[in-house]
Amino acid sequence: MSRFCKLGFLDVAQSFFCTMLKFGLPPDTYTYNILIHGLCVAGSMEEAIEFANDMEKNGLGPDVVTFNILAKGFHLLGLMSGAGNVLKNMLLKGLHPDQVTYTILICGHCQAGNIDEGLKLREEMLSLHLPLNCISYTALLSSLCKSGRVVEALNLLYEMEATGVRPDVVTYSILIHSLCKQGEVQKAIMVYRDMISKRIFPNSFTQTSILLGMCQRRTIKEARMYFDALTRSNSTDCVVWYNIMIDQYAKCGKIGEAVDLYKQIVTKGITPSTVTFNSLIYGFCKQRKLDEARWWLDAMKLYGLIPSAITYTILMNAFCEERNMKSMLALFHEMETKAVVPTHVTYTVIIKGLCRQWKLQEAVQILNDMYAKGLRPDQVTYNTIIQSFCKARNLENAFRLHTEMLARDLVATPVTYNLLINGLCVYGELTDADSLLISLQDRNVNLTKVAYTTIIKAHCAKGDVQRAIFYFGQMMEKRFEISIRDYSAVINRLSKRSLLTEVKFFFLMMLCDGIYPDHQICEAMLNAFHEGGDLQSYFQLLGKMIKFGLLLD
DNA sequence: CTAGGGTTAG
Repeated sequence: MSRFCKLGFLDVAQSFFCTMLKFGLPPDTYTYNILIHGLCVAGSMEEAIEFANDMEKNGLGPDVVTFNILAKGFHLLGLMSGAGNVLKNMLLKGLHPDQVTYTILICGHCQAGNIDEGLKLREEMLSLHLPLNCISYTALLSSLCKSGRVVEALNLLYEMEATGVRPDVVTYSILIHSLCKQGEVQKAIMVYRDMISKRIFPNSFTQTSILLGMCQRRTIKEARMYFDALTRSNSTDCVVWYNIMIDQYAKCGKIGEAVDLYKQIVTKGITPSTVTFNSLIYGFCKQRKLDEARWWLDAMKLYGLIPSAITYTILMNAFCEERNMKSMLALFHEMETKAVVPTHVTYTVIIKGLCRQWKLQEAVQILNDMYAKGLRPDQVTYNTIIQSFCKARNLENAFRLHTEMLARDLVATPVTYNLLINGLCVYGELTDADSLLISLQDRNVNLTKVAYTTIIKAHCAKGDVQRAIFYFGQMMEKRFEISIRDYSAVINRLSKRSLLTEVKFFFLMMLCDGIYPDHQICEAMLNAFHEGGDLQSYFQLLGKMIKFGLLLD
């Protein structure tokens, strides 16, 4: 019966079960649990609960495992309130939830994005003297990592060590992976060494994380060396390693290398996956070889692989970039006929295409359709339309969309604010841009350097140098890395307006900052000094240029 | 029979 359940033949399992009853063979709790598990996995919660109730009629109480199975069933359906009720029912029946029960609940809440609820359950376990085991810890740690809270994840690792819970290869692999993803390859290597010193040996998951880390921080050549070592020493090659390498080559434009690796996959008899093809298709799109990209989409079908929503979206985006709406929409319709369900990214690409044609109302219509289809637009979706409304000088609608995204519980990104500030600077009132930036600062909203450079440029162009200097100071205070491009943007604009004192001020600041001028920035200043009749400064600068070796022509 | 992990798109 267990086998029937696993194979998905639930009806067979059920009739088998009824036959047992008929022949007076009372099923035991174990048998019930197998059937209930099968039903839960298939999403038939109502039937599963019916069988659980039925157990009592046969004089069998559901046990902790039964309840755990039910809790997991609710969790799989995303019904965490149902899972919480299971816990309450257990307590009513006088059963004690165990580590598995709590781990299921922790996973459920964390995957629903409610990590703090998961952490609360950890507290609850500790207060019940139910110690967390390696799996419960790892579940929490994994969710913390996924949402970027790696420091807290590391603290959990220390807590495990302090309480004598031995982390295993899964725990370490997750940590190494997310440290690499954050670019902290050095720390990842430390954790890796720690793992080895405890005689826990890396498996293919750990090695995948290391390979990703090499791609992140090292050169592609070093990553390739590690990859070659991996594939040399492992008899069973992991297709994910090839996928990562192919993706790296595709992203940096080395599509020839990517195809070579694909050929290696085939000659070694490894089965490529959808991801393999997606990355290859991305690589051809990036080289603007859309015919070839399309050819690979058809080629994957020969392996019995069905192009996914991601496959189609990659190609659709490429057509969108080429401003070929017709081919983009043709692909979208092909998805429909092949019953490939578009994601929110697919619709975002369509919205981008519509925006490029200035069909902004249609873009907003698609946005609304997404909600009707049960898809959640994200920040990129909104940013795309907001940018176009700004460009169309329709700031009212741009801000309306910003309000809408907040009302939909989306946290606006720094990009959102850069777009709005730029919109106000270029197409609206500069004073409104000032108030927006100030109010964002007051509310401690996360901003990037671009917000500052945008408003600084605007004030320079309008000649309000005092304000430009004020924001420049703030930008430095916030410890943003200021580049020569940022100085150039200011100095060029001030030069154009012949604000010579201010030009000299920023130039001196730049030199103090340890940034060397380039030829272009000096030319702009020379022109300004010349036209403004400030010959002293003109010759002083010429002298500096000779010193810096910028007067070679 | 119940709990945790990797790669791709805007």
